[in-house]
Amino acid sequence: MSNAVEIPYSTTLLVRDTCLCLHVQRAARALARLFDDALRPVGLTNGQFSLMMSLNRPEPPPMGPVATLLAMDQTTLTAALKPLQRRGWVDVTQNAKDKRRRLLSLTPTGKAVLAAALPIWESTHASLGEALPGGDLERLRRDLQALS
Amino acid sequence: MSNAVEIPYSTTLLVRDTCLCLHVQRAARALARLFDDALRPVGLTNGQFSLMMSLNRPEPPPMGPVATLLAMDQTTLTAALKPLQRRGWVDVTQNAKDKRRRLLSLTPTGKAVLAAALPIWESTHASLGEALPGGDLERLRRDLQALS
DNA sequence: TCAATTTCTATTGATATCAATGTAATTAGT
DNA sequence: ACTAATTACATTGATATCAATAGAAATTGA
Repeated sequence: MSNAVEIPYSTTLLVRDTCLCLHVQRAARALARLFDDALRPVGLTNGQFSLMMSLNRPEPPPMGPVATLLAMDQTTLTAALKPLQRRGWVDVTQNAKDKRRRLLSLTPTGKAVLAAALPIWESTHASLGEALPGGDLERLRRDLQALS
Repeated sequence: MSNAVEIPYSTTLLVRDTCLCLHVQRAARALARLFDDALRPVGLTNGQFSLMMSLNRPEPPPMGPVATLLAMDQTTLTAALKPLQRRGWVDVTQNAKDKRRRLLSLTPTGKAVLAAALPIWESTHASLGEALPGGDLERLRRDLQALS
């Protein structure tokens, strides 16, 4: 005859206030919406912008390192590439030296889209600086990097 | 006869290093995996844990405020509740006073699951403190809150 | 060389996320 | 009371996310 297992409301409030995972997820959703809204005119989401920007390199990278850079699962990257390929913004080709590898590159159209998105990113990102006091931005980035 | 639109590689590196949206998404994915792994034995994801914890209140809340608290779209909350209802961990009932509203509450089983998850959350969250120096945690939370 | 292992990516299934849209219930204005 | 506007939520369609699994290619060990 045990009572039902109950967590006190005070514990709930403590978890809500302190849980870093929750705070990061919340911020992630809020920032995603902010950048998604801003980038919508050029047809990109925040994730697609970050992905395409990471492909703007002298040498087309394979998938593994890109997934690591974005801290995402490799299967997520595979899926994320699909709509970009379909629109002709990203090319996925096989590496002749190692046929397991796919080389990811921006098409000319993709580069143009990315170039159109850049000023939007700049202004949106600048507006964030106003939400946070001065040097806090750099500090916040370091803290976040320590977590991923 | 214009050249193809190109963004210099140096700009790419700058965006990668400074984009707060990217850094937050990266940290969000990394923390999600960390908590998902830890909570897997009790059958919860980090998001489900946060959602259920937010429902542990004296009075069952309607959906709107919960969505706001979690900084998620209301349609996302509707979808997130589905698997929890199916497992019998969350009850969704109609408010008699205002039939538009749904009242969200944990079932006894749901409360037991949440209670089982709590020590896992505590130890996982404590391990985060080691990744970040002491007061940095509190500071980081404040910075994240300013963004959402 | 050949088998075992490792590396790199794709597929499947489940959940997460949001925009656009629709619907029912309530409230406000008259 | 009746219409118009608002509020609260659900549905649909597209993309995002990851675990589990599978497959193909390269590497290693004998």
